[in-house]
Amino acid sequence: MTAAGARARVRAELTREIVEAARRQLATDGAAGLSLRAVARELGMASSAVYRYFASRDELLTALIVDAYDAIGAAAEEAEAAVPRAELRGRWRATCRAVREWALAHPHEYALVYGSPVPGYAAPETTIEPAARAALLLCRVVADGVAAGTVAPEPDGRDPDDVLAPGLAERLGLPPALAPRVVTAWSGLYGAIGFEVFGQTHGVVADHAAYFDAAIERLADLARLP
Amino acid sequence: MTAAGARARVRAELTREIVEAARRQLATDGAAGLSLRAVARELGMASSAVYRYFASRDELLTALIVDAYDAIGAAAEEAEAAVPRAELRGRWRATCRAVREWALAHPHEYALVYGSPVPGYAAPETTIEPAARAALLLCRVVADGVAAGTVAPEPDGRDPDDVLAPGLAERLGLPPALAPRVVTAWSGLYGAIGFEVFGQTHGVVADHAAYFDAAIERLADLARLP
DNA sequence: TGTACATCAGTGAACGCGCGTTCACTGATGTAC
DNA sequence: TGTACATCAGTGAACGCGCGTTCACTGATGTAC
Repeated sequence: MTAAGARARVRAELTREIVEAARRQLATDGAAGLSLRAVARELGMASSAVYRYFASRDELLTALIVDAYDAIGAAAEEAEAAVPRAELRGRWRATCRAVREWALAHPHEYALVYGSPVPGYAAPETTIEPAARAALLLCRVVADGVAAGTVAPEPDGRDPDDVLAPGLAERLGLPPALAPRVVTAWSGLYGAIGFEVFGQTHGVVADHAAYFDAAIERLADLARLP
Repeated sequence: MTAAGARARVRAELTREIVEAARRQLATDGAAGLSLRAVARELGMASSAVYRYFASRDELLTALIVDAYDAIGAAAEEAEAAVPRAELRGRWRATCRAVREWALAHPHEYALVYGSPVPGYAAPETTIEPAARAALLLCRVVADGVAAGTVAPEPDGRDPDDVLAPGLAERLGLPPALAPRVVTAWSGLYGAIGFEVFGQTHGVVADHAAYFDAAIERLADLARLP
């Protein structure tokens, strides 16, 4: 058992080393340039040896995607948890800023999960749950406001209540007419970060951090945060 | 002169054919899969012959990018022009919907210009002006509202007026405190479309068209359109 | 505890493929006198 | 109008490269009696 345990541990470690070498390669060459052979080269092993750990290039890609989603989620959760529960805007800000900072520090990994899909690659279901972590935080901030009575849908009924997946709003603790606003705010956050990371704001925005701070306040307005 | 003109015409035509074959390839394989050799194959010519028309793969990519930006801009301009000038929201809606529809019809081309940057490729300055066409439309809608007196910055001064490139707001006819809002709305539009085109709303949004219509109303609110 | 066997990790060669780019070349098309 | 020359488009072979994946193999590490 100890022997088998040791073997398993070594195996887990090498698996991690492979993923990390792949991540480094991703950081310099982007997702399209990720190659099993280059990973093997960096680790000083035969390219065929990698197949003992990952059945294909796509499986390695999946591991990277799951890791990236998890890293974004963890960064956001940590930042958000540091803010007192009652400060809704503060929690919102902390979450948004953490995602932006992670994206700026890991642009290629961010592109891997939120940029154009890798052609010929279909993300398996394993990626769905980690992908939702950061978005769930924003939902929870708004839901806490709803529970506390400081956040409510618009009274004049301009917002549709039937455009999202059935039952989703309820599961998130959000009034159905409010949930689409949170989705729009979330995709707006993604848009603001994507614009900056992918270089679309070149020549438009001068002070990116200050601009971003203003943008997420407007998105918080949009989600009807007080 | 007639002879030289004919030669030039033939040349222009083949150039166009090359770009169109490349666009077709882009549509099926994505930007990373675009290859000069495959383009030449589709056109039944030697791969080396393409070099008479484009000095490198990157030059061909640039042509595709400029074309895509121009197509988005043209689609948006046409839709926007059909709405009476005084209907600001209508013009805003028409612009946003035209961009979304173009993106859904040409997902890979949309990804080429608004998705992750192609690794190793740096877009030349030629792409800047066509890239701005659709965004300029939104700015003009808001600027027209400002000129007509129906749109104004928030009076309480929550919006920064010094985060964009100096002089940009003035050039767009926008009050400096209003311009960042328009940028945020524009990047929000890009986020909403990107989420849909790149498949991030899978399992979240059920009725994409209706959701999008609601989202762009919220973004119009954000830009302070009446 | 010792030995026979099974499992596993890693090797290195090979398959078959596609890529971007260069180069010397052949004809055809245009130009100048 | 006719001819000598220059320009141009397109060819096909080649260079050198990297890729994902397979396969028979060698040792080393574990397991069962």
